[in-house]
Amino acid sequence: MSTKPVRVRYAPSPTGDFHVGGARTALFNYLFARHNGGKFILRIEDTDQKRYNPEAVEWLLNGLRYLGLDWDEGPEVGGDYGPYVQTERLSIYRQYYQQLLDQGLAYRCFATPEELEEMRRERKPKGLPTYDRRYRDYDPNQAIARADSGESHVIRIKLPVDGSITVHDVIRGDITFQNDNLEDVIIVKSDGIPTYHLANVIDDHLMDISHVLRGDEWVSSMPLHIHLYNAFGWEPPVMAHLPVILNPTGRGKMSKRESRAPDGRVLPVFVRTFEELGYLSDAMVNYMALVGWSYDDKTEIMDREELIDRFSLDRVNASPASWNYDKLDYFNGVYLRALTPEALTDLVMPYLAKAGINADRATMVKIAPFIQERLNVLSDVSNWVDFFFIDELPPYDLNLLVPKKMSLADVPPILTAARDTLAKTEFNHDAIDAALRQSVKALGIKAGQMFQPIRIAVCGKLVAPPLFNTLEILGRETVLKRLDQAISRLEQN
RNA sequence: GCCCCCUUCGUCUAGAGGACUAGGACACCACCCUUUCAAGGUGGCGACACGGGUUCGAAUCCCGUAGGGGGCACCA
Repeated sequence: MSTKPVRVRYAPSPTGDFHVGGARTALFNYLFARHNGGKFILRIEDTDQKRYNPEAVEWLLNGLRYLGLDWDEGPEVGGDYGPYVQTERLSIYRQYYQQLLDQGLAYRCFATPEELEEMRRERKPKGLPTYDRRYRDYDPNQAIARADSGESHVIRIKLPVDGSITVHDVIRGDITFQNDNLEDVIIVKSDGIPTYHLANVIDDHLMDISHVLRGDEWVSSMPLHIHLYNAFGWEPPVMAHLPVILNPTGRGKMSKRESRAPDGRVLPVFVRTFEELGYLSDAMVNYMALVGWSYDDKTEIMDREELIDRFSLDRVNASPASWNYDKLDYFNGVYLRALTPEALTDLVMPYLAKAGINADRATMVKIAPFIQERLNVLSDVSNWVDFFFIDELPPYDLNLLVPKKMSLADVPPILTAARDTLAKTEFNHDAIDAALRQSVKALGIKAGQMFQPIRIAVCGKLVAPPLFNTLEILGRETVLKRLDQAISRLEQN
């Protein structure tokens, strides 16, 4: 176990959108760093220039900021170990692979893509690694001559061909691999740019990375990486491979693309989609921390400080965990309900604007307490409050006005009675409550049989915030107008 | 096909040989509260993959089987 100061890194490749799986890896690195008073470093692994996507860096940085995972070193903040973008470190890599070449620990390979394809066809069905090591013992001088003449080639690592290697993972323990199953992988591509394997080993060493916390998809390259550390004579960092995130069904790795559930709702997988839908940063962080990690047998709701305080690698699970959208919604609801009406209003205003609703902030603050316990995601807000901010209700189905066990003809007298009552009563929650109940009594009907038609007439929908508060906030004028409209629509029907 | 990893309620998990009649959370169901929907409260349904060992004793340790996942690129 390393006793060096804790320095961990999140090192994504900017090729696509910032996926929640990557975010979880970043979060664990962040929590581990903060828990141990260490540094959280961000490094951009852009050695794949073919798949490079400049937008991806923006998505990544914005995503990390949204989640509040501030990095101590990396793009935009700098640091003593820079540069933090791999394509800016090409000259550094060169001296290291040259060293390997000089020591005979790596070699040039001139096999063409066609040759490789043929090897693959031949060897793969036999369960053998693709490359047959045909240039492993090629004469170095001849290789240099061919390289100097400009012939395209790659550089491969020369790995042991027999024996075995045992590597250690903090989460999984010792893992043994037979060396003859390993391949002399490419460490420098024909364009002169190192592959991930080489660059990540050199950078982790040079950046004094103490612990590598990365996705589970890397366990099979662990022996390769350890061999590389050994070739350089470096001490490898402590390794920990985090469990993959599975689909909600528990079957298969979590989707790389967003889709829709059978009920039509979007199933986000990118961080910015979660943000757009209105998941709170704290809720996301809290929920994600629990995908693959747990604190004890009952504590689940934890704020950032608590998470940092309690996080430890020995409570990270080795088995894959599936993503549960329902549980995330529940967490978001918990954090939403903890907000003050003012804070909720601030969060919700942009969503209303985006939905084309011209909401007045003061009114929204009044409404906030009543939608707070009904909201799961911020983007839902317009469905709950739109009728407060529009002049004319969109047409609704008149049948909605009809309460249980009644018919259309029963409705006008009820609404008229409600209208007359509301025209006289003082316009606040308690007075409305008392007056309406008295009117209900006078008509000899059930409370719901009057409240339901009022709700539809005033809100235009079946499900809405509590009625008396709604009426109070809406104000007498609007309420009476909408009741009158309902009544006249019924009469024209 | 080959290599590696994993296996407790539908899902996330607690459990590190006796404290297990296996605990919590989400979801689901019922009831309470209630003007709708929620929120909240109470209760319920629901799991140690299977087969062998080891042991006085196994969810916990070992082996095998099955299932799941990851990897086998001039991608990371």
